[in-house]
Amino acid sequence: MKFAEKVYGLCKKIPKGKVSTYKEIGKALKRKGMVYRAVGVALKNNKHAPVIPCHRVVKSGGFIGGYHGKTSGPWLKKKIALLKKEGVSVKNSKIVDFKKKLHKY
DNA sequence: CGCTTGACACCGT
DNA sequence: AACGGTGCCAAGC
Repeated sequence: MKFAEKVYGLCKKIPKGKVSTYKEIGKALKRKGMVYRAVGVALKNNKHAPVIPCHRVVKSGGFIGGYHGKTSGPWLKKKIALLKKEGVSVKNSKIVDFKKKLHKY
């Protein structure tokens, strides 16, 4: 089980209508330092695209993030739409009421 | 085996 | 308040 695999597992554990941050995932992995770096690498390698709800993982503060900080991606719009459908409001590439929607492990 | 990169976060200017 | 620079972990070449 690689680090990335664990990350995928945690992503799946995020309940519908909730979101999480790279930081939280890092804490959940019991790693001390800035693991969110590696988390990003893991998610980008996400080959289980529809299976892993990586769109529920956002940056700190509730910003969606995305490709190299580019919050305007073709796939991103879909993810946002999906999030909205799940009950997570997104405005200007940012989660509305992020604090309430944040899922902690 | 060592160097470079990557979907980030935090502090300083 | 916004932008830029720095730090860290893991994986790939």
